Amino acid sequence: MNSASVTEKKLLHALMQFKRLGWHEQFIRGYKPSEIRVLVCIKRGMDLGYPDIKVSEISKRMQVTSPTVTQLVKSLEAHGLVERNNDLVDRRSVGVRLTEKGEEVARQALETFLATMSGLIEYLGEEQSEQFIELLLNVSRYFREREADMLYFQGIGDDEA
Amino acid sequence: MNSASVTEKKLLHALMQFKRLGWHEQFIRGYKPSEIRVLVCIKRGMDLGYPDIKVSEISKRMQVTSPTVTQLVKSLEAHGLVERNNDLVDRRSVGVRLTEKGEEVARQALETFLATMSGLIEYLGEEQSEQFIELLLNVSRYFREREADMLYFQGIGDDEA
DNA sequence: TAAATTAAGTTGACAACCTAATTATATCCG
DNA sequence: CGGATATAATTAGGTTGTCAACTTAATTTA
Repeated sequence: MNSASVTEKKLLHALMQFKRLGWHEQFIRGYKPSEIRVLVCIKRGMDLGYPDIKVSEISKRMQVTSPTVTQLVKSLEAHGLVERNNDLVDRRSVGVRLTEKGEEVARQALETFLATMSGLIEYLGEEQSEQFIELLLNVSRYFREREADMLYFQGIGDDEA
Repeated sequence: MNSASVTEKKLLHALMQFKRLGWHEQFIRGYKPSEIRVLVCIKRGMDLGYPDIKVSEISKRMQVTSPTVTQLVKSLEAHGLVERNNDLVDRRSVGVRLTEKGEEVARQALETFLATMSGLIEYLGEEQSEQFIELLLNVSRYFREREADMLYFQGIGDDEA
């Protein structure tokens, strides 16, 4: 085999290494990572001037299904980090917003994340960081495009017993 | 806020995008991704001249606990992709090896992966691919180093090989 | 207004892990 | 030798994150 094959294997290896990082997101004040992600998602909307966010909107932004969001929001509500309020215009909708406590947790989480990013940027250097960002987005694009193709293969069921 | 903060946010975003790629590893002939990974892991050993591999060895290489491996192997065995055989020297050990069918599935999976890698390399270009590999490994290193710090907070005692 | 669509929630499942405890050996050392 | 200790694998049970299938309620559209 030629050098291309070597690069392929190195790439596969590097990707596996990377993918298997739990990338540090466990824990944070006793809340589950997915909860934190919802919190931060809501906070981002809030910072842009939309304190209330719909479940469907969270779902879209986080790229998970709405049942998933419903569950997470329920749990966050139980912890007193968010509150729901019915939308008066469209009564199917539910507005989710952070409580003060939720905002605090979100703020802290975001800070922690950004500090980690900041550390990484320092570690890599500014230039390499920019490059890394671009490459990550490129690669994401590649996989996303290809994924559509792969679903066709899914139905090829040659199963046994 | 200076420009660093912008880079941090972009980086966070890019990482999230990337992380949330199921990176195409679902399914494959009806077998679970984790099963496939075990298969490929065993095959790699086989190609290096070690057809039998111990559970603990798989565990180490895949960086998952041995109960996890046991389960996966059990499932693979049920599908007729691997077989166990008792080690005669150390009777606590179990040697796992691919059946012919297992080898075929592993071969195909590896081929598919490498083709995907090959496509990606083409997509990025050789030079950028190399850069990407290096950056991934660097970043993995960064997170791993930092994770060690974070584990103190959690109490998740885990050692490396 | 009936039909279609959309928003959210409920239920039940599953993948991919983990920890703790258990069983069977193996090894080491007084 | 024989007990203490270490190691390999397994069993049992739990957690997280996610989804598909379905329901209910409300809204839009033909």
